[in-house]
Amino acid sequence: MSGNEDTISNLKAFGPVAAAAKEMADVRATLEPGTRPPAELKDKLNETLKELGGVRIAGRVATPIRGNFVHLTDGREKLQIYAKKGQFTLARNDGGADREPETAWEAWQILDHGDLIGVEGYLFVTNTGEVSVHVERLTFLSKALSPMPDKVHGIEDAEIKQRKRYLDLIASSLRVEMAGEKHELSTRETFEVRAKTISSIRHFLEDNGYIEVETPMLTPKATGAAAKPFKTHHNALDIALYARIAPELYLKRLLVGGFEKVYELNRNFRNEGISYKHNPEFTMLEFYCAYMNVNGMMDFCEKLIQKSVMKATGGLVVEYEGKKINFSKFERIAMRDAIIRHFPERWKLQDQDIPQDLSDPLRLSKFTQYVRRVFIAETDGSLSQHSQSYPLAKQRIWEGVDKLMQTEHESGGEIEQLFDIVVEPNLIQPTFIIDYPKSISPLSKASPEDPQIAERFELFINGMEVANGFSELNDPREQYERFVDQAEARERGDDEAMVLDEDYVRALSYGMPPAAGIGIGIDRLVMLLTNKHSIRDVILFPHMRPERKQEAESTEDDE
RNA sequence: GGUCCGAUAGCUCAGUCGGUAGAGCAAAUGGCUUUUAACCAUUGGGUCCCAGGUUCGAGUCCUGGUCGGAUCACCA
Repeated sequence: MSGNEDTISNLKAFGPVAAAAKEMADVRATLEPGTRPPAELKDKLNETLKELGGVRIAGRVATPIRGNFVHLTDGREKLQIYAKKGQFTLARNDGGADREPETAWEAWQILDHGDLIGVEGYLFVTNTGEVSVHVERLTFLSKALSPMPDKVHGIEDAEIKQRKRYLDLIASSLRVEMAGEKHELSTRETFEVRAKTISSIRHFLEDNGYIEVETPMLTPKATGAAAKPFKTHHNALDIALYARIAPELYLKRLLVGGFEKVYELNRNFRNEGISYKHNPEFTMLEFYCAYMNVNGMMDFCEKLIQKSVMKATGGLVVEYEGKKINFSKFERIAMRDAIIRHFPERWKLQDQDIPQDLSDPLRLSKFTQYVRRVFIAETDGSLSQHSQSYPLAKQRIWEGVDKLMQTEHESGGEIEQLFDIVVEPNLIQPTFIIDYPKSISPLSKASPEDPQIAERFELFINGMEVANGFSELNDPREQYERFVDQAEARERGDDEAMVLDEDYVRALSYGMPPAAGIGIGIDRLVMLLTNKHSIRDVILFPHMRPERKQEAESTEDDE
């Protein structure tokens, strides 16, 4: 074996082979079920295939051995092979002369569903019109001791699919589709869409002059985002290290150093909950462009995502959970306007629930908690107890939210909470939310028109945050002050407030060009493109609780 | 962490009122040998997730636990 054998997929895609298969398929489509294609066509195609000469392929036996015919799979595509008693030999493992056809036939008969074999032979079309390989030489490659999964149902148990991804992939390659069945992406195809999405993003960035870099995964400070890190220890240096929660501050150091367009597409780690949209490690694209602002970044982000959607799915409209998501136009709306738009008038609040003084953190917090209760009550159907209250006009909400926006420091978090409750689940079509409160955007430049607003946006699709970008704050003194604010928030018990990075501030003091940057959650984007409802379906080996029995045994053994 | 749902053969699943553990696929043996998921016959295959309890008797009822899924809270 040289590694240069044809793969089944390549062989099937090879011009003359694909053409023959298509010609036969076209004719077969016109036939009554059960009838065979005309022999003249078969003979004609066989002439063509004969001229191609010998083929040499390998793969997994995709169906139980029954008779002379069996399908091989390379994980993506299947190809039928035909072995006739007396017409093929068996290769020996020691490289000696082939075994007799009699022995080869015995070997053929004891092959199992799932075994890996190689065959040499020639292509032909069967009487029923399927392009196949007539085997002249069989090589036994590897044994499958464990039985193969059900060829009709595959593996249905999500836990087994995720824990034994290899088995899930095998199942998806062996699966036989029933006639008339609606085609859903197989596991293999899902990860091919993922790969296409990522490679199209890399191409797009590189075509636009971006250079890919790799910054530290293990960092002395977990900063650049609001999240809890994984902590580890470096023995030789005797220091704590943290798995990075974001590469942002490193990438911006590179802006300082003169990389004007730079990106990193790699893993981030966050020591937080696991859910259908959260995995402890996830893939994030971050890129930065000097001399660009937030608006330019939104334009570019829209094009980038459209391009990758196009490459991965072939269109701009994607069906997700029965909804059509249209990527051809991304709406832009300010956070406060979104809150007003999505705050339905039927949700009534009592006057006493509206704090008069919204700069008082305690009252603010009560206000948002009240709103939360009302919204939760709405979703679980117990709203009636709230519904006879005084009406609160949109104007009143506006005033409340506007006051929130005007209030320094603490209020940003409250507005965001309000936004999360009221707006986020409703953002199904791609929507840029703009004009974020400055206090929750410590790395973002403030708007020249309104000092309380950050030049920041987040992109939401199907109620999920997919991207987060802004005009980068490049004033070292202001950055230092924002870090200090975060440190104060930390003192007050907000353990997700951002950690001060002195060296980053020092880097800024050398002058960072005005720039825009963005982070795009690749896993979530892939979920949307593959119609998967769990992040674990788009990550090959998602994190799961250890299997209890194995854990008990292995920890005993390891100690 | 809260709530709801689930776990039966290698895989997909039935299992009635608490009364001998079932089917299809897969596997083994034989037949067939140009078939299109499933040809014919025969055979083997079970810690019914775990531990208690109720009962003459538990896959089934009760309690606790494990694992998973959905959902809520935190996070991207």
